[in-house]
Amino acid sequence: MSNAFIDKLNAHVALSRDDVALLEAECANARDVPARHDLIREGDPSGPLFVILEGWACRYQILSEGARQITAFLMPGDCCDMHLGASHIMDHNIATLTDARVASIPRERFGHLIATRPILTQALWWAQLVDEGVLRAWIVSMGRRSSVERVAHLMCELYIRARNIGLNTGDELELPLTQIVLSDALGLTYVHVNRVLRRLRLEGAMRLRGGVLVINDIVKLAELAGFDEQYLQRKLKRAA
Amino acid sequence: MSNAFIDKLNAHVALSRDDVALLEAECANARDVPARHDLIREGDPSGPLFVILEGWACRYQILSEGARQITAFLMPGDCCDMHLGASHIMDHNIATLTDARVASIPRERFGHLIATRPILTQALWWAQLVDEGVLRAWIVSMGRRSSVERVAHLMCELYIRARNIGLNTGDELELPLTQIVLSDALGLTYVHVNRVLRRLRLEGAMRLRGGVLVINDIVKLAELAGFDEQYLQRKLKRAA
DNA sequence: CGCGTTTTTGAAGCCCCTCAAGTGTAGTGG
DNA sequence: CCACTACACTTGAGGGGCTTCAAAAACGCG
Repeated sequence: MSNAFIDKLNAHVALSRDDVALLEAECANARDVPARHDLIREGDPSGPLFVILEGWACRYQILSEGARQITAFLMPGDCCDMHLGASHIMDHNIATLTDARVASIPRERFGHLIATRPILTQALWWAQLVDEGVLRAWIVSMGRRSSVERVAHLMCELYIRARNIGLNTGDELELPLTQIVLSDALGLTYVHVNRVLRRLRLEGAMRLRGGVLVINDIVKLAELAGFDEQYLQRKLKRAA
Repeated sequence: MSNAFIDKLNAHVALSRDDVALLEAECANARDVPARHDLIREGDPSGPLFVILEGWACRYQILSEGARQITAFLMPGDCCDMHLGASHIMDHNIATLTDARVASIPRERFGHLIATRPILTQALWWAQLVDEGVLRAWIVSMGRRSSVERVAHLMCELYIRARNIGLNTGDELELPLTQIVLSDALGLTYVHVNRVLRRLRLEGAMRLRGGVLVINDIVKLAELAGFDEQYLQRKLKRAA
């Protein structure tokens, strides 16, 4: 049984057998969580660290007027809220988007790992920096890219991230995101996301239908997005 | 001579005398950097870790069409790019906004600190998480807040962050950000930022003039911003 | 089939952008 | 002391991209 979390860390930093065994032990308690289920709610004290082993999830915040903003998509291998030390009050929610398999590591165990396993710490720190890079890319998109560029850029990001963990089959990818979810991530309305997707389809760049993303022309898509290969390779493809 | 970096970490995690001494030694090489000077450029291999001791800086990215997006403001105590392990290619720039005093810690030294000082690691990890929280808040702003809310929210964030490190004098704060810089951070045009600032001034919430921010009515400003006190306390006011 | 959710399409409107010009405000040098 | 320059700030008019409102079509699932 492969472990997406370990695979992801291992792809960047060569973990020792001991480190791998420790992580496997921590993930042994993984449980199944249905779709659309909150793992963490805003206002809760921070509990254990969650690791997504299968399925998709997202971070989001709800504003007073009811608007929702998704701030991250989580896929297998990603983990949430690596808090250390004293408990915090969560300032956002995390919910599954699909049925998922989720492991939870108690905070004390996590603190112990950080204090005693330098290589593992390095791997986790790297994962944290990658996530931060993605957040910055989102800010750039929302601040300075048009709706078409923004949608195309997100599709590039998700496609490459998914490909890096072997979720794709050729140019196809199971992408279980409704247009409503996409619009909440992109800061657009779902009506407009729909129109943008139509344009991308008509231009022959990509198609998203029935939860399946088909990349027809990755070069054209990346051009439309103003997608930076550099950022890709460094952040997401590195396997040395 | 106080050290903003140590003060900031110490405010959250009680550092030992040894830890403080180590950090002081690392910061001994601090140098003065003029305003509008790049500390790090996109495409560079990651060098040392920079710590801002005095002055302001920002992270930013330039898009192909020349548009600029600022992804973070850095003030005294903040540090940039805590990379561990192998060198990375930077995917963004960091530049001073004012004359600044900057210390640099070689990456190997940093890695050594992380591997040997658990409490210090915990403090640095916390700082990293705080920065991530700010990034998420920016995404929420850009995605779902109007221009007035967005400007007000940023002013709240900067005012509270500055107050936490004692940069304010009562309701006043030296804020060396031109309207052009603000617009590049907010994803707006400087023309529109100007109009929004006028509205905030006329409504009696705040005034920004000649590099000085005056908060006339913090309650009204926070209301206009939809500013979350919780987020404040957790991320920015915590002093225990 | 029947129901809820998602997707699609149309029409009208507003928020913010673009373009343009004019007004400070420092700093520099004659 | 004033001309000159550079830069930031301010204001106006018009346009466009995305939103809002509305409703129909398609899909998935008991």
